Amino acid sequence: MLRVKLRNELVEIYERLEGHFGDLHWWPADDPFEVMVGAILTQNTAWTNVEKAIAALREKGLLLPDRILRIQAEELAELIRPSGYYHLKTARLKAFVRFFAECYSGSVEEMQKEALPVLRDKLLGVWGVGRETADSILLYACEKPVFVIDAYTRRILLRHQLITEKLEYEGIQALFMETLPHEIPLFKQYHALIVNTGKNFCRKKPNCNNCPLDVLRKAEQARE
DNA sequence: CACCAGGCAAGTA
DNA sequence: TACTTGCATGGT
Repeated sequence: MLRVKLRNELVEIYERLEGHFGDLHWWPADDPFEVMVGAILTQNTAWTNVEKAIAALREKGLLLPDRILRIQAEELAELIRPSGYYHLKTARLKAFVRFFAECYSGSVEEMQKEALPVLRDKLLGVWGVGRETADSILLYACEKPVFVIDAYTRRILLRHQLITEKLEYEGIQALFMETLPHEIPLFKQYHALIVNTGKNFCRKKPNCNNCPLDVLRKAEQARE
């Protein structure tokens, strides 16, 4: 049972960010496979670093399942080095693509035929794929209605005291999914808005009263 | 120089 | 279950 106030807050946050930033057209990638690769490479890493790695892979024509499977680990590691944790991510990329090739013949269309809960469980079963990575792949590569939670989502809700420290991934996800209509473009855009502005929210718990949402609210009031 | 970034899995108690 | 730690580059 969700408090009405909390639901209103979540909608209000969306409208405020949406009104200011407009449509962000996310995820930044040319095709679904690139989304999957990016989802793994961006784990705890700044996207600017991931871009360098993706560019290096694209340069060599490696943004294809077969190419990732066949390339030597050492060579792949060198190419994705800018994205950090590069030995670890080399193993994770290969593990994921092996799964993608074996279960779905490297076809996103095949993957999409799977029911959402089943596919989510299978993704979580792949070594190196956790909840955020799985949900990012589900939403942005497979067009499934799942809300993606990340560090910024948590930070924003904590900052505005809409959740407490102990509420974690599935709990936070449920807040959004029980509040919002399950529309894929909405889920994509809301998460995009959060990531777009998330780093500007202070990480201190006390009210700074100067975070992006506060600034936007003040601007709205001044306009009246 | 310290701190941070679109996590995750393995180890410990 | 609840915490801690390793993994690493590039930007501020």
